Amino acid sequence: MTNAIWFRSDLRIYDNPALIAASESNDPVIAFYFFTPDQHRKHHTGSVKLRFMLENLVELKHDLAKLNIPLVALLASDYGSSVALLKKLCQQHNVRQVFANSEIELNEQIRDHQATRELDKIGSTICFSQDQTILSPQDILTGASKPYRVFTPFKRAWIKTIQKTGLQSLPLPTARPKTNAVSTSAEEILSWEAPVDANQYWKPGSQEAFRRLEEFTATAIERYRDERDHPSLTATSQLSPYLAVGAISVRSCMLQALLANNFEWDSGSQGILTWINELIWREFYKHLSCHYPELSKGAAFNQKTALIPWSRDMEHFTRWKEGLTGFPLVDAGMRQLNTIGWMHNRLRMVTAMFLTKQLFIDWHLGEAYFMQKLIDGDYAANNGGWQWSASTGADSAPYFRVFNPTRQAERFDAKGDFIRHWVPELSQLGPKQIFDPNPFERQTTGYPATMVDHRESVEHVKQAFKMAQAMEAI
DNA sequence: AGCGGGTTACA
DNA sequence: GTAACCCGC
Repeated sequence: MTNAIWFRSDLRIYDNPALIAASESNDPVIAFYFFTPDQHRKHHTGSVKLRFMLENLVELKHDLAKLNIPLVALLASDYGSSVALLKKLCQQHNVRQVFANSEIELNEQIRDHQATRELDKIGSTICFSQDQTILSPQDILTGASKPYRVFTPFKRAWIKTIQKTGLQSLPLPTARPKTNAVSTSAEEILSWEAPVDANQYWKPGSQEAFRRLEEFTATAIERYRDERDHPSLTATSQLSPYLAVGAISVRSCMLQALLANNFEWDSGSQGILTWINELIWREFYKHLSCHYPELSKGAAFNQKTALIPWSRDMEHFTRWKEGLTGFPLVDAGMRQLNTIGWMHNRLRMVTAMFLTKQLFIDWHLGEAYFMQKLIDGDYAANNGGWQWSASTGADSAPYFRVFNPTRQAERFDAKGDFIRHWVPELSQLGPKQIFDPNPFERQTTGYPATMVDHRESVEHVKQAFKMAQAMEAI
């Protein structure tokens, strides 16, 4: 008898619940993977992340080989055909039990139900483990057994629960008995998606992820609270791409941070506690997408905001995408995203709020564009972040809280270093001019005029939200 | 994880 | 003048 592990967004052998479950008996194990680019593109995932997934898959293949687990990877179009291929492979390799880590998103859940039904027809079973979050969405509910909709009480409950259950990572499985199955070649895997320029900035693999985690928790994490909002510093972990493809587990990250803080949840290093807080935000958003599947279909979390008449000005949208808004920090952030497939979190908030509150463009457009460009594109975190900025979300920014991009630059890029790097046409401007060049400086550097007036935009957005609230009351 | 306008309390 | 605080949006 042979067991199979079906890899999806958990491309690692370390701390992998499904892999451990598949390795409990002494049976050999085969790994399956189905690359479904058409499906991912429907979810707006772009080339940078798709290529990164494949590069990580190749790393995984090498790691699996050390455990005598061959990786059979196939190209499929969508989830439906991946289920058909799974069934076929199970018959071909005489697999009775498939193990996989469950995923929270709606189409992924539907796929997994289909897989369960289809495998049942051939007498095979599929067994799911919990992996995407440290605690299951069912474990963190209010006294009335409802999901938390506000972060702070969620966090309180989350920490109380983890203190009860404890936190452990899983061991590596021992090497499996050998099988005859043949691994798919790295060349074939990499032929499914060509690299784009942004991929050169991100080395794939679990080893690289752990290296980054160890380096971060040994040094920068102590300064994380004070420096994380300054995009010119390397003050964040930059682990999100690895979490998004599952090259590292969030459990490993949390454990490493806790270890550095002597297993304290509420005292010790402020830097570490702030980073842990961000990991719990990640749990919060993933739990919400699980509890509210309509979010996956584009619903606003706050129903009242569904009536807001967002702008569809495509010319404005294009200027935002290309980093030509005339607001230096906004443009710097967008150009960073377009170039390296990643944007500093402070700038994700600044650029998202600029699109939604100053250009008044539908947050769904920004959400899709981020997914298209981000190497760390994660549905729950991205949707949560966009709805936070647009003030349509759970525990989001109040609608009247609108970042002033010029002030944000003065506060978080005080020397203008980040702007100078990403908006090189402004690099020669002085320390004051860099934040808001005058018309002459804009003309001579070829930098565009500001496309909107901050104060007017803020007035407009406030009126629109008030109107939507009034409509709701009727 | 706001902004901007106002008031107060000082130099 | 201006820093510190307060408040409504």
